[in-house]
Amino acid sequence: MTTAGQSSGWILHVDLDQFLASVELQRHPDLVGLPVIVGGSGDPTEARKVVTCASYEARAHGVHAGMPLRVAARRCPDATFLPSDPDAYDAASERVMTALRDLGHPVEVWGWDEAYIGAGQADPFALAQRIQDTITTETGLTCSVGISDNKQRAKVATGFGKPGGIAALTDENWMSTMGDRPVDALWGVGPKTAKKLAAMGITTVAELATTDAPLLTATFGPTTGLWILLLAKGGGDTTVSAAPWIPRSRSHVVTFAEDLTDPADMAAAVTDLTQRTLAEIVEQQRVVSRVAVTLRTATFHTRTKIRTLPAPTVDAATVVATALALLGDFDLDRPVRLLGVRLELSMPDMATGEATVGAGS
DNA sequence: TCTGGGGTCCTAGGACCC
DNA sequence: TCTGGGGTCCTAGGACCC
Repeated sequence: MTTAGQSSGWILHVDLDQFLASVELQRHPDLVGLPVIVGGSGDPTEARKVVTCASYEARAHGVHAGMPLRVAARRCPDATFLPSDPDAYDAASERVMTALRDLGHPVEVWGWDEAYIGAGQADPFALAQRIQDTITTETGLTCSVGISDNKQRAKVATGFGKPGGIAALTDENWMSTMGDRPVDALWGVGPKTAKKLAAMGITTVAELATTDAPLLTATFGPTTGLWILLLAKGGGDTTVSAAPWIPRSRSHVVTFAEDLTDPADMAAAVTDLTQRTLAEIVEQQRVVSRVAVTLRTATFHTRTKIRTLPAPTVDAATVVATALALLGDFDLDRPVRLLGVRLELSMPDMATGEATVGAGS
């Protein structure tokens, strides 16, 4: 059950509109109202780079996040392409979250551009309006707000408010609004689950909501089966925790502009990825417990190998050697498109606040 | 003009121990 | 010589999200 967090009353989901593009427009006011595409180094001819965020004007041309920059340039040749600037987005996000916290309600940050607010018994529409006013006043950005009594339903509600609006989904209007929609309109049901459900004859939210639980648990397992049934009924996670998130892992991947064929180049890349990632987690005073290496071939065959360290450590020689050993477990005789390193972190001991570093003494 | 990067959580199955 | 289960740890892979 929940220990930190509030579990009754209204939950508001706040989603910044076209966040990265909006931050860029603040620095380039001459581009307001024009198609803007953020991604890669800002060069639309760059191979193997994709759109991170497109302004609404660019979206009107069919451009969306995840699309290769070269495709975006073809669909929207008049767009302005800008390089991604994570530091600027971090700073803007921090200003937004600070403004939200100043409203006096618990704020659970959910990535750069989203947050949940535990509203308790406060008037949710008045609070939503106040959130929008505050964010605009304090940061110049706009947001949409979804209102419900759990996170998943509030998140779905936000979709009905975009851009810049407020929408609510409750027991009163849930099934009339969502019942006829496809199951993947639920936050947490993706294409794979939708396909499995379709094979069972279940395509809409209403159909899923009236499916017998044993049928779902038999196919999806006890946890997932009951979870998607709950989602279809409009349920979800009812807690909002203001406690800082403790990351479980940190990773970096690199897609090479041209495939690697020389194992020495692969080893160099893995070494670099590992050292960079380790430096970041050491800076955050965290400790590595497991090391994972991911390899994607030119044919997009993707596999991960993972190893638990004998004891949690921040020793670079140990971590790099482990990553290289994992790389060596792959057949390296095919061209490699992507390499990645993920470091899984020891969770701090809540009782002492200290990281677990194995058998001490 | 083939298909980015950074995350979290769940499940299955084998090894091993009691 | 054959036979039990329970519990935990580990790796691999799947699915989903922004």
